[in-house]
Amino acid sequence: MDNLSQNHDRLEEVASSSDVSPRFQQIVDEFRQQIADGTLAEHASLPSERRVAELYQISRMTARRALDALETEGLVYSEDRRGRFVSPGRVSYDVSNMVSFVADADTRGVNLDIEVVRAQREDADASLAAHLELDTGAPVFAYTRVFRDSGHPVFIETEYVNAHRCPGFLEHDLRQSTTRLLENRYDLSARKGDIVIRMRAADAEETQLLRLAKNHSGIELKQIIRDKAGRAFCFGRQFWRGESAEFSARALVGGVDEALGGVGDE
Amino acid sequence: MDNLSQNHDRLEEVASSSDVSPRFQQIVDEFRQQIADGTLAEHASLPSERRVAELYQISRMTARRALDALETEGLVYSEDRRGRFVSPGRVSYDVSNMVSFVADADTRGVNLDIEVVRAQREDADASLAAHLELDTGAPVFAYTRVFRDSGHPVFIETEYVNAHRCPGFLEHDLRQSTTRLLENRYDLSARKGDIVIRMRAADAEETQLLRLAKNHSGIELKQIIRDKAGRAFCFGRQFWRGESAEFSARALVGGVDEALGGVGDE
DNA sequence: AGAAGTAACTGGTATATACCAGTTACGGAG
DNA sequence: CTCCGTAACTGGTATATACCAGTTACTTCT
Repeated sequence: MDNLSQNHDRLEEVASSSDVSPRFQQIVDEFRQQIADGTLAEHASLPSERRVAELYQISRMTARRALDALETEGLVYSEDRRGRFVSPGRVSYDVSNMVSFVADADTRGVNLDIEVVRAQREDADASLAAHLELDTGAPVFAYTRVFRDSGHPVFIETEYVNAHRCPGFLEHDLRQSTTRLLENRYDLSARKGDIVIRMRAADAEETQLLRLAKNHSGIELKQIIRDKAGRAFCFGRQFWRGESAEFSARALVGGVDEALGGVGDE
Repeated sequence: MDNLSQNHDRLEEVASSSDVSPRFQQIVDEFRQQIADGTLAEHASLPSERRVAELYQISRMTARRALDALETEGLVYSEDRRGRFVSPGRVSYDVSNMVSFVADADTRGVNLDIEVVRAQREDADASLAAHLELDTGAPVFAYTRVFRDSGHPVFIETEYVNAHRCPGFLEHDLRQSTTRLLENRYDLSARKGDIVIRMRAADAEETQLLRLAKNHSGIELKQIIRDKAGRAFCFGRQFWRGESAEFSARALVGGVDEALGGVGDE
């Protein structure tokens, strides 16, 4: 009874000052500010849901809404039953310049570690076969890797290479630049790439490996890599934590191919 | 008392079958399926929160969680106090090929309408001046436009053009391709572009104009447009509904500039 | 027929509560 | 000193409830 009337009072108080933003939004704003000005540094832990509720005199569910919002914005990441932490800054990826991401990261001093999640021989399905310009059912090597920066997951990548053109590929250590590997061991040097970037929700595996919250979105980047002759030899699909990356590109009138005078295919 | 014990029973039931996914997730999956197979067509309305709760015998808050998740995924959009609807498919944007987006949309038969939200003369701040290779405080024309496909908002764009190079620019009708306008009236033809793509949360204006949910994320695309001589004359910032677009690009070893033999600047 | 008013919607905000399942820190037993 | 168990955390799921503020559709009055 006492709780109920207190509740009532608070609701009316909010209603009377109707032009202010919702309570949970104010808390989002406060944390956003603290993250922006460095009061909360990268990977610093945020107070728990119950603690936030206590601090701001709100219910736990409202505190949760505020913290969830910060997570949706990408300012914060959570680890299940461990707490919430400030997301680190973005890494930049130049999609127009076909350099090995791994090699480039080394140059920039990014502490990149790679975990091989899966590596196996597969038969290409219709879609993959089309991308790699093979017949459906043709053998490919498929491998999935998680890329982390100082332990923090950044993106997950699955690549498919034409098995006929790189025999024994999976016997190499895949915790390195496959661009280099393909070039040095199989004389397959990347020359051109077709890339598609889109935002979408993570699937179950991506959610787990990138330690994302349920139903979270990120950026998918698909690319087909071609050699000098314009033949596709590798198809890759990356899924990035949305807040962790930015992609730069160069545009030309008429497109890249036309500007080059039709060096490649298509 | 009766409610409480019923509640108790249900919780234990869930706990006993601990390997199943959460109830709200099951409902997300059901709707996702219905959207994928076309049972729910584009722009079709979903049942209300209270209706979903009733249908699936869950509380309204749980129903809300499921529907919110669908919205975060981009499968569904909501209009405040009107209902939730199935999001339309993506439009594709080739960032490597510097064609007018408006002209390209016309070709593809997209029913694009443009609303001019704001158009004014401004003094360039330090950041903008750097992008346009001007002095801080130099005059620019700034205009913001919302692009809609058959009434549904797709992205919002703010462009800044060097005022000295296009006098009287704002007196033209901006509900058309500005690429064409700059080319035909001011002899400023785009030749090269530097582009950055990233995922981020929408700000207040973007949220309102794109009819997004609070704290929703989308894709930001910034580009600097240069003429034949490599001089920047336009800076643009677009914010796309994440689920509404995909961006394609072409990559080359050594990057676009080097492949061209250093035609442009930098 | 048209305007005005209202009742039945819709989603948005907020609280209070309960229990589940992993994680972490601390203290005692060996 | 290490090992192990427990207690005190953490976030995750779910319910029930209340009120607010726009939208929509129907009904009634002019």
